[in-house]
Amino acid sequence: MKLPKSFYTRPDVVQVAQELLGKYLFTNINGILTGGMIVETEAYSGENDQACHAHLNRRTQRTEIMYHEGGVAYVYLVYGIYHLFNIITNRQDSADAVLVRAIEPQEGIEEMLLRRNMAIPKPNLTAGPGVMSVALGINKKLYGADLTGDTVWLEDRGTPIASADIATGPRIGIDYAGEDAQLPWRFWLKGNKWVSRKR
DNA sequence: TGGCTGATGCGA
DNA sequence: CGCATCAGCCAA
Repeated sequence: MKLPKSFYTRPDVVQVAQELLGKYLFTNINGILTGGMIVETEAYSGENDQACHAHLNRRTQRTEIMYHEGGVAYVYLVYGIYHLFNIITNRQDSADAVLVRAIEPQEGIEEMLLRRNMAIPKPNLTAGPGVMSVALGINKKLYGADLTGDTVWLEDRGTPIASADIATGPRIGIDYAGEDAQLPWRFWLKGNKWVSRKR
């Protein structure tokens, strides 16, 4: 079942980030279906989060979509190379987002291997936000895409995730965020080999 | 096995 | 100028 808009418009981005574990992320790029189960996420909490692009209500052409009502995609380029895929949550004018960092491949594995220039599936096929986007064909064309649409969307396939299966830790690559760098807002499935880092 | 570094676009 | 990254290199 495709996740409805009401899943994304809820106010607690940390809770949504945890609940996204075990959900499925799919893209249909030029008729080619790829996707898999989300195994790693990070929560970014709007204007009050020093790690968030919308910290202090920063509003630019890039961050504008973060202020949209939940249920759309925020895609941006980092290090001049990788497109990172984020899910916008909460109500309009709140700039909360969840970064999806890794999936366990499920659909279209052959196509993902082609896009990644790999011969056989290994965990680094989709472990890490940059390479995951390569595998799924995600780029800035998906900036602002409706997550209840037919190009990029999420599904609940009934995979049960107990809170005991979820590990937490500080978010990766945000040392500049002061005390917020220590917030335990990275979530991953314990023991899952498709997660980007053990700790 | 682990640390360093180059590649590279763009927001501030 | 430095970044919500990754892979390839080299030393051990």
